[in-house]
Amino acid sequence: MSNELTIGRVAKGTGCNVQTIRYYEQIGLLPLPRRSEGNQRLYDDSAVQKLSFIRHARELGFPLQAIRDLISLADRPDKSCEAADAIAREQLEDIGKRLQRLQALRSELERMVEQCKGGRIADCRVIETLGDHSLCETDDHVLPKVRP
Amino acid sequence: MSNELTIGRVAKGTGCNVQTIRYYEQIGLLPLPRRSEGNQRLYDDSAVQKLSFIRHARELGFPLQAIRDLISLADRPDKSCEAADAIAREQLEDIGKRLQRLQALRSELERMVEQCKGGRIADCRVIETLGDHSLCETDDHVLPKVRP
DNA sequence: ATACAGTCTACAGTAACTATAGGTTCAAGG
DNA sequence: CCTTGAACCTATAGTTACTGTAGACTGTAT
Ligand SMILES: [Zn+2]
Ligand SMILES: [Zn+2]
Ligand SMILES: [Zn+2]
Ligand SMILES: [Zn+2]
Repeated sequence: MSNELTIGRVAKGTGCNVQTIRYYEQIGLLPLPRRSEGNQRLYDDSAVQKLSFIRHARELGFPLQAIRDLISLADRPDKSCEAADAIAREQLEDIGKRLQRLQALRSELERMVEQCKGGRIADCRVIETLGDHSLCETDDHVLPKVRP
Repeated sequence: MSNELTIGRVAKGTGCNVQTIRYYEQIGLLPLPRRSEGNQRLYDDSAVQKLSFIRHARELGFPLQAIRDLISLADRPDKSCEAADAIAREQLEDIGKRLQRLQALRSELERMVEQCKGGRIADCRVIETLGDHSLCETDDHVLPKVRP
Protein backbone atom coordinates (compact mmCIF):
# COMPACT_ATOMS: atom_id res chain seq x y z
CA MET A 1 0.00 0.00 0.00
CA SER A 2 2.80 2.36 -0.85
CA ASN A 3 0.13 4.19 -2.79
CA GLU A 4 2.02 5.03 -5.93
CA LEU A 5 0.11 6.50 -8.82
CA THR A 6 0.78 6.87 -12.50
CA ILE A 7 0.80 10.34 -13.98
CA GLY A 8 -2.70 9.96 -15.38
CA ARG A 9 -4.16 9.11 -11.99
CA VAL A 10 -2.40 12.03 -10.40
CA ALA A 11 -3.71 14.26 -13.15
CA LYS A 12 -7.26 13.19 -12.49
CA GLY A 13 -6.85 13.46 -8.77
CA THR A 14 -5.50 16.97 -8.85
CA GLY A 15 -7.35 18.40 -11.84
CA CYS A 16 -4.05 19.13 -13.53
CA ASN A 17 -3.47 17.71 -16.90
CA VAL A 18 -0.73 15.29 -17.75
CA GLN A 19 1.40 17.59 -19.85
CA THR A 20 1.23 20.23 -17.19
CA ILE A 21 2.62 17.85 -14.61
CA ARG A 22 5.50 16.98 -16.89
CA TYR A 23 6.00 20.66 -17.54
CA TYR A 24 6.20 21.44 -13.82
CA GLU A 25 8.78 18.72 -13.48
CA GLN A 26 10.76 20.10 -16.38
CA ILE A 27 10.95 23.58 -14.92
CA GLY A 28 12.00 22.18 -11.56
CA LEU A 29 8.80 22.91 -9.70
CA LEU A 30 8.11 19.26 -9.02
CA PRO A 31 10.86 16.83 -7.99
CA LEU A 32 11.80 14.00 -10.32
CA PRO A 33 9.56 11.08 -9.46
CA ARG A 34 10.56 7.45 -9.23
CA ARG A 35 10.19 5.52 -12.48
CA SER A 36 8.74 2.08 -13.12
CA GLU A 37 10.75 -0.61 -14.87
CA GLY A 38 9.20 0.55 -18.10
CA ASN A 39 10.30 4.14 -17.40
CA GLN A 40 6.92 5.48 -16.43
CA ARG A 41 6.59 8.04 -13.67
CA LEU A 42 5.30 6.88 -10.31
CA TYR A 43 4.16 9.41 -7.76
CA ASP A 44 3.86 9.01 -4.03
CA ASP A 45 1.62 10.94 -1.68
CA SER A 46 4.06 13.71 -1.06
CA ALA A 47 4.33 14.49 -4.75
CA VAL A 48 0.57 14.53 -5.06
CA GLN A 49 0.36 16.88 -2.14
CA LYS A 50 2.93 19.21 -3.59
CA LEU A 51 1.13 19.25 -6.90
CA SER A 52 -2.14 20.02 -5.17
CA PHE A 53 -0.48 22.92 -3.46
CA ILE A 54 0.81 24.23 -6.78
CA ARG A 55 -2.50 23.72 -8.46
CA HIS A 56 -4.40 25.44 -5.70
CA ALA A 57 -2.08 28.40 -5.77
CA ARG A 58 -2.39 28.62 -9.55
CA GLU A 59 -6.17 28.56 -9.25
CA LEU A 60 -5.87 31.51 -6.94
CA GLY A 61 -3.83 33.27 -9.58
CA PHE A 62 -0.36 33.10 -8.07
CA PRO A 63 2.34 33.16 -10.75
CA LEU A 64 4.71 30.22 -10.86
CA GLN A 65 7.59 32.25 -9.50
CA ALA A 66 5.57 33.16 -6.44
CA ILE A 67 4.66 29.52 -6.02
CA ARG A 68 8.29 28.56 -6.27
CA ASP A 69 9.02 30.98 -3.47
CA LEU A 70 6.11 29.75 -1.38
CA ILE A 71 7.28 26.17 -1.74
CA SER A 72 10.77 26.94 -0.63
CA LEU A 73 9.33 28.80 2.35
CA ALA A 74 7.02 25.91 3.16
CA ASP A 75 10.09 23.71 3.43
CA ARG A 76 11.39 25.77 6.37
CA PRO A 77 8.66 25.35 8.98
CA ASP A 78 10.58 27.10 11.74
CA LYS A 79 11.12 30.36 9.96
CA SER A 80 8.81 33.30 10.21
CA CYS A 81 5.90 33.32 7.82
CA GLU A 82 6.27 37.00 7.12
CA ALA A 83 7.63 36.41 3.62
CA ALA A 84 4.83 34.01 2.75
CA ASP A 85 2.22 36.45 3.92
CA ALA A 86 3.88 39.18 1.89
CA ILE A 87 3.60 37.08 -1.26
CA ALA A 88 -0.07 36.55 -0.62
CA ARG A 89 -0.67 40.22 0.04
CA GLU A 90 1.12 41.07 -3.16
CA GLN A 91 -1.10 38.69 -5.07
CA LEU A 92 -4.13 40.22 -3.41
CA GLU A 93 -3.03 43.64 -4.44
CA ASP A 94 -2.44 42.53 -7.98
CA ILE A 95 -5.89 41.05 -8.18
CA GLY A 96 -7.34 44.23 -6.80
CA LYS A 97 -5.72 46.21 -9.58
CA ARG A 98 -6.94 43.85 -12.23
CA LEU A 99 -10.43 44.03 -10.78
CA GLN A 100 -10.49 47.78 -10.92
CA ARG A 101 -9.31 47.79 -14.47
CA LEU A 102 -11.81 45.18 -15.56
CA GLN A 103 -14.61 47.06 -13.90
CA ALA A 104 -13.70 50.17 -15.83
CA LEU A 105 -13.54 48.20 -19.05
CA ARG A 106 -16.85 46.62 -18.41
CA SER A 107 -18.69 49.85 -17.92
CA GLU A 108 -17.12 51.32 -21.01
CA LEU A 109 -18.03 48.26 -23.05
CA GLU A 110 -21.53 48.26 -21.67
CA ARG A 111 -21.97 51.83 -22.74
CA MET A 112 -20.64 51.03 -26.20
CA VAL A 113 -22.84 48.05 -26.75
CA GLU A 114 -25.87 49.78 -25.36
CA GLN A 115 -25.51 52.86 -27.51
CA CYS A 116 -25.54 50.99 -30.76
CA LYS A 117 -29.06 50.56 -31.98
CA GLY A 118 -28.01 48.39 -34.90
CA GLY A 119 -27.92 49.44 -38.50
CA ARG A 120 -25.07 49.99 -40.90
CA ILE A 121 -21.41 49.77 -39.97
CA ALA A 122 -21.07 53.40 -41.00
CA ASP A 123 -23.30 54.37 -38.09
CA CYS A 124 -22.19 51.71 -35.64
CA ARG A 125 -21.45 53.18 -32.28
CA VAL A 126 -19.13 50.31 -31.42
CA ILE A 127 -16.87 50.91 -34.38
CA GLU A 128 -17.05 54.63 -33.91
CA THR A 129 -16.14 54.52 -30.24
CA LEU A 130 -13.25 52.17 -30.84
CA GLY A 131 -11.92 54.63 -33.38
CA ASP A 132 -12.11 57.55 -31.01
CA HIS A 133 -11.36 57.32 -27.34
CA SER A 134 -12.73 60.79 -26.72
CA LEU A 135 -16.15 59.20 -27.03
CA CYS A 136 -15.35 57.23 -23.91
CA GLU A 137 -16.47 58.33 -20.52
CA THR A 138 -13.33 57.52 -18.60
CA ASP A 139 -9.64 57.74 -19.28
CA ASP A 140 -8.85 54.65 -17.26
CA HIS A 141 -7.90 52.53 -20.18
CA VAL A 142 -5.65 54.76 -22.22
CA LEU A 143 -2.13 55.80 -21.44
CA PRO A 144 -1.49 59.52 -21.33
CA LYS A 145 -0.79 60.93 -24.73
CA VAL A 146 2.40 62.90 -24.89
CA ARG A 147 2.72 65.43 -27.64
CA PRO A 148 6.02 65.05 -29.44
CA MET B 1 1.58 69.13 -45.41
CA SER B 2 1.32 65.46 -46.27
CA ASN B 3 1.77 64.90 -42.56
CA GLU B 4 3.98 61.87 -42.62
CA LEU B 5 5.45 60.62 -39.38
CA THR B 6 8.31 58.33 -38.49
CA ILE B 7 7.57 55.27 -36.44
CA GLY B 8 8.80 56.89 -33.24
CA ARG B 9 6.44 59.81 -33.60
CA VAL B 10 3.55 57.51 -34.28
CA ALA B 11 4.49 55.49 -31.24
CA LYS B 12 4.44 58.55 -29.04
CA GLY B 13 1.22 59.77 -30.54
CA THR B 14 -0.63 56.55 -30.02
CA GLY B 15 0.95 55.27 -26.83
CA CYS B 16 2.06 52.15 -28.65
CA ASN B 17 5.66 51.30 -28.61
CA VAL B 18 7.83 51.05 -31.65
CA GLN B 19 8.35 47.31 -31.66
CA THR B 20 4.65 46.77 -31.24
CA ILE B 21 3.91 48.76 -34.34
CA ARG B 22 6.40 46.71 -36.33
CA TYR B 23 4.86 43.60 -34.84
CA TYR B 24 1.37 44.61 -35.95
CA GLU B 25 2.71 45.18 -39.41
CA GLN B 26 4.38 41.82 -39.40
CA ILE B 27 1.23 39.96 -38.50
CA GLY B 28 -0.71 41.81 -41.14
CA LEU B 29 -2.77 43.95 -38.83
CA LEU B 30 -1.32 47.17 -40.15
CA PRO B 31 -0.68 47.76 -43.86
CA LEU B 32 2.86 48.14 -45.12
CA PRO B 33 3.75 51.82 -44.88
CA ARG B 34 5.65 53.87 -47.41
CA ARG B 35 9.40 53.97 -46.85
CA SER B 36 11.81 56.88 -46.95
CA GLU B 37 14.84 56.83 -49.24
CA GLY B 38 16.80 55.41 -46.35
CA ASN B 39 14.22 52.64 -45.86
CA GLN B 40 12.56 54.07 -42.80
CA ARG B 41 8.82 53.70 -42.34
CA LEU B 42 6.66 56.75 -42.95
CA TYR B 43 3.08 56.78 -41.77
CA ASP B 44 0.21 58.88 -42.99
CA ASP B 45 -2.90 59.88 -41.10
CA SER B 46 -4.87 56.84 -42.07
CA ALA B 47 -2.26 54.52 -40.65
CA VAL B 48 -2.17 56.48 -37.44
CA GLN B 49 -5.92 56.27 -37.22
CA LYS B 50 -5.93 52.55 -37.78
CA LEU B 51 -3.30 52.08 -35.14
CA SER B 52 -5.29 54.17 -32.70
CA PHE B 53 -8.27 51.97 -33.37
CA ILE B 54 -6.22 48.86 -32.67
CA ARG B 55 -4.67 50.34 -29.60
CA HIS B 56 -7.99 51.47 -28.21
CA ALA B 57 -9.53 48.08 -28.76
CA ARG B 58 -6.55 46.42 -27.09
CA GLU B 59 -6.91 48.73 -24.13
CA LEU B 60 -10.47 47.56 -23.86
CA GLY B 61 -9.22 44.00 -23.79
CA PHE B 62 -10.21 42.83 -27.27
CA PRO B 63 -7.94 40.06 -28.52
CA LEU B 64 -6.09 40.68 -31.75
CA GLN B 65 -8.24 38.24 -33.68
CA ALA B 66 -11.35 40.13 -32.66
CA ILE B 67 -9.68 43.36 -33.71
CA ARG B 68 -8.79 41.86 -37.04
CA ASP B 69 -12.44 40.99 -37.53
CA LEU B 70 -13.58 44.43 -36.43
CA ILE B 71 -11.21 46.09 -38.87
CA SER B 72 -12.42 44.06 -41.77
CA LEU B 73 -15.98 44.93 -40.79
CA ALA B 74 -15.10 48.59 -40.47
CA ASP B 75 -13.96 48.47 -44.09
CA ARG B 76 -17.49 47.61 -45.26
CA PRO B 77 -19.51 50.62 -44.12
CA ASP B 78 -22.70 49.54 -45.88
CA LYS B 79 -23.06 46.19 -44.22
CA SER B 80 -25.04 45.60 -41.09
CA CYS B 81 -23.19 46.17 -37.87
CA GLU B 82 -24.67 43.10 -36.27
CA ALA B 83 -21.40 41.19 -36.42
CA ALA B 84 -19.43 44.03 -34.91
CA ASP B 85 -21.88 44.37 -32.07
CA ALA B 86 -21.67 40.64 -31.49
CA ILE B 87 -17.92 40.83 -31.11
CA ALA B 88 -18.30 43.59 -28.56
CA ARG B 89 -20.94 41.68 -26.65
CA GLU B 90 -18.71 38.65 -26.62
CA GLN B 91 -15.89 40.70 -25.20
CA LEU B 92 -18.23 42.11 -22.61
CA GLU B 93 -19.29 38.65 -21.61
CA ASP B 94 -15.72 37.51 -21.35
CA ILE B 95 -14.86 40.41 -19.13
CA GLY B 96 -17.87 39.65 -16.98
CA LYS B 97 -16.62 36.12 -16.45
CA ARG B 98 -13.16 37.27 -15.57
CA LEU B 99 -14.59 39.76 -13.14
CA GLN B 100 -16.62 37.14 -11.36
CA ARG B 101 -13.66 34.87 -11.07
CA LEU B 102 -11.39 37.61 -9.81
CA GLN B 103 -13.96 38.64 -7.24
CA ALA B 104 -14.08 35.11 -5.91
CA LEU B 105 -10.30 34.94 -5.81
CA ARG B 106 -10.08 38.20 -4.01
CA SER B 107 -12.40 37.21 -1.23
CA GLU B 108 -10.61 33.93 -0.78
CA LEU B 109 -7.24 35.64 -0.68
CA GLU B 110 -8.53 38.24 1.72
CA ARG B 111 -9.68 35.55 4.05
CA MET B 112 -6.34 33.79 3.82
CA VAL B 113 -4.27 36.85 4.49
CA GLU B 114 -6.52 38.01 7.27
CA GLN B 115 -6.50 34.71 9.11
CA CYS B 116 -2.77 34.52 9.46
CA LYS B 117 -1.64 36.27 12.58
CA GLY B 118 2.03 35.88 11.75
CA GLY B 119 4.39 33.49 13.40
CA ARG B 120 6.18 30.41 12.15
CA ILE B 121 5.66 28.88 8.71
CA ALA B 122 4.47 25.72 10.42
CA ASP B 123 1.43 27.62 11.66
CA CYS B 124 0.98 29.94 8.71
CA ARG B 125 -2.59 30.03 7.57
CA VAL B 126 -1.58 31.09 4.07
CA ILE B 127 0.61 28.05 3.52
CA GLU B 128 -1.91 25.80 5.17
CA THR B 129 -4.81 27.00 3.08
CA LEU B 130 -2.86 26.73 -0.14
CA GLY B 131 -2.12 23.14 0.76
CA ASP B 132 -5.72 22.28 1.39
CA HIS B 133 -8.57 23.67 -0.61
CA SER B 134 -11.12 22.31 1.84
CA LEU B 135 -10.11 25.22 4.05
CA CYS B 136 -11.51 27.52 1.41
CA GLU B 137 -14.96 28.92 1.64
CA THR B 138 -15.96 28.57 -1.99
CA ASP B 139 -15.35 26.02 -4.69
CA ASP B 140 -15.23 28.61 -7.42
CA HIS B 141 -11.59 28.22 -8.13
CA VAL B 142 -11.08 24.50 -8.25
CA LEU B 143 -12.17 22.13 -10.93
CA PRO B 144 -14.35 19.25 -9.81
CA LYS B 145 -12.32 16.39 -8.50
CA VAL B 146 -13.16 13.12 -10.15
CA ARG B 147 -12.31 10.00 -8.27
CA PRO B 148 -10.45 7.56 -10.51
C1' DA C 1 32.61 66.45 -39.46
C1' DT C 2 31.14 64.17 -35.83
C1' DA C 3 28.19 62.77 -32.40
C1' DC C 4 24.13 60.72 -31.13
C1' DA C 5 19.32 59.59 -31.33
C1' DG C 6 16.40 57.07 -34.08
C1' DT C 7 15.64 53.36 -37.22
C1' DC C 8 16.47 48.85 -39.65
C1' DT C 9 16.35 43.41 -39.69
C1' DA C 10 16.40 39.17 -37.55
C1' DC C 11 16.12 36.51 -33.85
C1' DA C 12 15.47 35.04 -28.97
C1' DG C 13 12.82 35.33 -24.80
C1' DT C 14 8.54 35.90 -21.77
C1' DA C 15 4.29 33.12 -19.06
C1' DA C 16 2.17 29.04 -18.65
C1' DC C 17 0.83 26.04 -20.78
C1' DT C 18 -1.17 22.99 -25.04
C1' DA C 19 -0.64 20.14 -29.08
C1' DT C 20 1.63 17.08 -32.09
C1' DA C 21 4.47 13.16 -33.90
C1' DG C 22 6.31 8.95 -33.44
C1' DG C 23 7.43 5.58 -30.48
C1' DT C 24 6.95 2.25 -25.94
C1' DT C 25 4.49 0.04 -21.99
C1' DC C 26 0.75 -1.87 -19.60
C1' DA C 27 -3.60 -4.25 -18.63
C1' DA C 28 -7.47 -6.71 -20.26
C1' DG C 29 -10.09 -9.72 -23.45
C1' DG C 30 -10.21 -13.69 -26.53
C1' DC D 1 -0.32 -16.49 -25.30
C1' DC D 2 -1.41 -12.84 -28.23
C1' DT D 3 -3.42 -8.85 -29.60
C1' DT D 4 -5.64 -4.55 -29.06
C1' DG D 5 -6.01 -0.10 -27.33
C1' DA D 6 -5.39 3.16 -23.69
C1' DA D 7 -1.95 5.32 -21.29
C1' DC D 8 2.64 6.55 -21.26
C1' DC D 9 7.37 8.25 -23.11
C1' DT D 10 10.53 12.10 -25.42
C1' DA D 11 11.22 15.98 -28.13
C1' DT D 12 9.67 19.71 -30.45
C1' DA D 13 6.65 23.38 -31.99
C1' DG D 14 2.74 26.44 -31.28
C1' DT D 15 -0.12 29.68 -28.51
C1' DT D 16 -0.89 35.23 -27.17
C1' DA D 17 0.78 39.55 -27.44
C1' DC D 18 4.30 41.38 -27.01
C1' DT D 19 9.45 42.81 -25.25
C1' DG D 20 14.39 42.71 -25.60
C1' DT D 21 18.77 42.19 -27.94
C1' DA D 22 22.64 42.60 -31.40
C1' DG D 23 24.71 44.74 -34.95
C1' DA D 24 24.25 47.74 -38.69
C1' DC D 25 22.37 51.92 -40.94
C1' DT D 26 20.07 56.80 -41.26
C1' DG D 27 18.96 61.40 -40.09
C1' DT D 28 19.79 65.61 -37.76
C1' DA D 29 21.97 69.00 -34.86
C1' DT D 30 25.95 71.35 -33.69
ZN1 LIG E 1 -23.38 48.52 -34.13
ZN1 LIG F 1 -11.67 54.71 -24.56
ZN1 LIG G 1 1.48 33.49 7.73
ZN1 LIG H 1 -9.42 26.88 -2.49
